[in-house]
Amino acid sequence: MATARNTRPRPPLAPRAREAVTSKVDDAALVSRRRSQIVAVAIELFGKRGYHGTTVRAIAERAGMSTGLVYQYFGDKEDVLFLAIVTVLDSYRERIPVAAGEASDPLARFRAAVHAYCRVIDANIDATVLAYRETKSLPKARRDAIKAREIETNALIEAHIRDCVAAGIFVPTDVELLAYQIIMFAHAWALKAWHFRGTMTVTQFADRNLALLLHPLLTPRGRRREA
Amino acid sequence: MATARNTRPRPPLAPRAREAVTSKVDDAALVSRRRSQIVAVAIELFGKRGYHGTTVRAIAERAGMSTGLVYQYFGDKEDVLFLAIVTVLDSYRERIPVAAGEASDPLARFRAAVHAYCRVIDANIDATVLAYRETKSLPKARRDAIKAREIETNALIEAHIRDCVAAGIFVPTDVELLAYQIIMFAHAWALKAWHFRGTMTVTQFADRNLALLLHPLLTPRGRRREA
Amino acid sequence: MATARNTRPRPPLAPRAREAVTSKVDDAALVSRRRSQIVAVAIELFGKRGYHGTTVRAIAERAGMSTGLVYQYFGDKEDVLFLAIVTVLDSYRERIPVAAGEASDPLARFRAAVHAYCRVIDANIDATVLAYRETKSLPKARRDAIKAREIETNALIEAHIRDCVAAGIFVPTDVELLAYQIIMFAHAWALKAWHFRGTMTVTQFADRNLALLLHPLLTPRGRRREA
Amino acid sequence: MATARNTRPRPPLAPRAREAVTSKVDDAALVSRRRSQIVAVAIELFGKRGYHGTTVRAIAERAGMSTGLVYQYFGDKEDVLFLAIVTVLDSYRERIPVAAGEASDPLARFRAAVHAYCRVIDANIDATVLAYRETKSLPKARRDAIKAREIETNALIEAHIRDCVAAGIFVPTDVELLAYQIIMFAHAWALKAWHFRGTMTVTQFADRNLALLLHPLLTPRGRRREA
DNA sequence: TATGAATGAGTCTTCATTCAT
DNA sequence: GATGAATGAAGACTCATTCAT
Repeated sequence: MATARNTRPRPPLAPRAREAVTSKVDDAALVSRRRSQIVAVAIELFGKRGYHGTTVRAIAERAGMSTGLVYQYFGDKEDVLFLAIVTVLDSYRERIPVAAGEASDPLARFRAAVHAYCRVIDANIDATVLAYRETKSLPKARRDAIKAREIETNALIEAHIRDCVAAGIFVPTDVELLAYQIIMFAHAWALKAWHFRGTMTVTQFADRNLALLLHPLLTPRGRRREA
Repeated sequence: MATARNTRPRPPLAPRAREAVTSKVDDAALVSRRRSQIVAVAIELFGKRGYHGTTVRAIAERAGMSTGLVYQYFGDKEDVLFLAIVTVLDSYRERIPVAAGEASDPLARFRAAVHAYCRVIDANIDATVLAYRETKSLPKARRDAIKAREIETNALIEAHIRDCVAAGIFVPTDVELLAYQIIMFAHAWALKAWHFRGTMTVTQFADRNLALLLHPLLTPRGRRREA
Repeated sequence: MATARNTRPRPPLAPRAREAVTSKVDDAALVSRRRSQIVAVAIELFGKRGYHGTTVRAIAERAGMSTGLVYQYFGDKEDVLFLAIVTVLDSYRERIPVAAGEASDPLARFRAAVHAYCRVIDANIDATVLAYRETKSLPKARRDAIKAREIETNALIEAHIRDCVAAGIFVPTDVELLAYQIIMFAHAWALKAWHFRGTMTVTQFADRNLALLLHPLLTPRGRRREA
Repeated sequence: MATARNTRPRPPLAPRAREAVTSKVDDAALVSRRRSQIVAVAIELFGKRGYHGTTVRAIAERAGMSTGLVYQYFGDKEDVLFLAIVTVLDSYRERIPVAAGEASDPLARFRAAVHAYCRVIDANIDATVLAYRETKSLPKARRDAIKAREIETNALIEAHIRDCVAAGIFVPTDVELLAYQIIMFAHAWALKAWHFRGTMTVTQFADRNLALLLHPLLTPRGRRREA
């Protein structure tokens, strides 16, 4: 079973997905540069005003190019959305291992990974919300490609949990759901930013949420009643 | 402090918000009937195709009326979205107390409330996703009205947690965040339906998630390391 | 030749025109009452917001009746416009002879008629502008009916001028154009209200304009040059 | 005081107003060309069918372009109306000095100016009526911009009158009102075209109207009665 | 007679996309 | 490769008019 220890950074983007977006330009380096330029702006604008609230014209203008040029590198507006979401998700997946790698024991690595995840989300709140808002605007094939990326990221968290279980730090547990609980509270930092921002920092947020999961909630009496 | 025990059903909707949507028709009963008709269709179509992917004409057609009639009962398309989201959120808030009211002790009521919440969401997956997707399409004042409703629903869960603490069933805990963890995993059932549906039932989902929160995760050795 | 002295009040409205507007109601008295009600409101609203800027709904509301009722007394919205304009023009034609009738000599009667005309216009500025703005919205037959009324009013002024000429007070002159000059400056009081209102009263306006027409403009030297 | 002699052609249009209409296209020459194209059609159609009776589609079609293109050069339909009216008024203001400039003495220049004004109006009857009909459809700020243009044109006529007074050709008189009488009879040629066209030419019309103003109307006896 | 809810044709306007330069 | 003017399909919204009650 692949553990977090074995999880090393992968090529930035699974080729299948990138290739699904076609370009009229051949020069690969140029394609890459232009797309990055466009996608960066798109993430910002889609995040702020939504997919439908953002015009291709606005993206091109902000990127300092003509509208027509966008269509040299993307088949249509939806392609831009797809690559924008994929780029966001990939940036998450890439930064978690880096942060976790620095710690020494499984629990510390687990905590580092969760904190890293929360911090990436904090730095990209609009982008995170974007993925939630607009993924459904995409056709099934592309939604699936996005789900695949989500699963990859989840697997990183799951691996850390398994490592902790294997190390005897966690009792055997519902790994998949626990990973989802962690991911969901991390996302909550973005989805409910209006509620949390201002009341605490991301670090505090991550700590308090982890505390809830790691420490027993039931009193001895409560445990009896459970049974 | 208002506890769950004191929480009784409230008038279905704070008047301020509903009244913010103006109608050209006077007959209150008719307004109510027509709006329900329209909102029901809107929730379905917005949920399925998104706000921008749904035309007013499509709503009217599916509701068996003319386009013009929609505008007799709503100022504009955005009004329909607002009432649709509000209606969804209100249906959540209303059903929780009913389900919880039937149980006898605080822990059972807490569990009942969480299960009820998950079940409402399960019955309205598209609608739940809708609230996440499209709230940002609304102007600030209306987003605030929606947040206010979310907070009211959260308060119901929080009250049950507090009752459990007061009854000595839960150790004193981070009530607000715990409530959010519960709400987020419940929402995850809708937001990540593609992942969970088919692998288990809502009831199992609720139980397994509750188990993660209620039972100790750390082993004695893990607890030592935490300190 | 018909002189102003012979000009007596006529039936309020030439029958041909009124009858052109059909009603679904038989009771003549009721038809008359309802139409007056509606036309009064229409003159006000059309005058203020223009024909296209005024909805039938707005007219009905202001008149304290249902939209449907308007259509019991008028074939369509254009009928209302037609009767509104006709009513305005008729009110002009009716009031001039009354005012002029009180004076004793031709010049005084002429002056009284012009002043009366200016005063009626002053009291109905919006309505006067309305006739200018919206007559062209009507089909030719109705425009002709309106022109006929205008000509009737012009004839009143012309008759007074002819009386003055006949009495040796005016030199033989271009009666028709003089009448038009008078009518146009009177209309200017309404058409250019933004310019004149506030700088003088209607009475002063009429007097100063009449002075321009009655007193020689050219100096003896100017007269030589003219020749 | 600026006299007619000093009145030289000005830049075709006060920049403030033209610039108030925004374009999505940058190329100034193209903007100017397209706008002229559109405005020319608009003056024709608005003049014939009225503002509300003319669709943007109809304008675009007649101008040989797509509907969307109109919106590249105008913010909305009202912008087109505004520029149409302004264009008409400016064409008046521009042609008067040219015509007047050719004559040698003040009285001849005055006559030439009035004749020129009448001729411009004759050549643009629909457009002249348009300004009367639709100015009220514009918001106050724009109505004010239009009034300012009217005043500028009036000033041209007034200057000629003052020159005649200064030259001892006219007795000191009510310059402002006299200018308005001239302008109003000139406009009458358009507003009452149904009445005048066919009975005389514009030149005759101008001459006969001027005669009324320049020659004494009252007989000696009439003058005594006036006193 | 009177009501006013319902209709739906018609308009303005936006914007993704293309293509001549 | 890059530009941005031009296209035109599509959608929100209005409002004169009808008709069942």
